[in-house]
Amino acid sequence: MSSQPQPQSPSPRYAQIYTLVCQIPPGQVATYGQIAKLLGLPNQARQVGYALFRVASDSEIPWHRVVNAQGEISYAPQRQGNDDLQRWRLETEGIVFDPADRINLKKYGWPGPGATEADPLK
DNA sequence: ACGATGACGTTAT
DNA sequence: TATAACGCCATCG
Repeated sequence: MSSQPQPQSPSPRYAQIYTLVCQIPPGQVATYGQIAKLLGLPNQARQVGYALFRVASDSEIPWHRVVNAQGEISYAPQRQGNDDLQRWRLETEGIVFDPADRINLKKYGWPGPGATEADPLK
């Protein structure tokens, strides 16, 4: 965080979002609303997704670890080719998808249910 | 400056 | 549990 990602975003506000997303540990996922809330934006979950949407193609940010409150992969009609990529990446991190293509936020949610690395099933 | 859009969320049916 | 409609607010044209 010492250095600003400074992709091409005019608003420093986005920098916070990028930084926060980078703080998500592997094997876990966060929701847009959660990130927004942590940034002090209670109902701006949309803008969070928008911020990631703009930076995803130009940054190394683990945007794939961000999903919606339903635990589903949110994808834009524009990036429909990337949705598969995101799912593939998450599976690689050890995240399991439900038959309905959903993630169990109860288990993979960030900062995690056990937070302290409970991982009892391991 | 104004109007329309949108990686979402929540509540209601 | 799934589907539908409304709300919030920054960014884009």
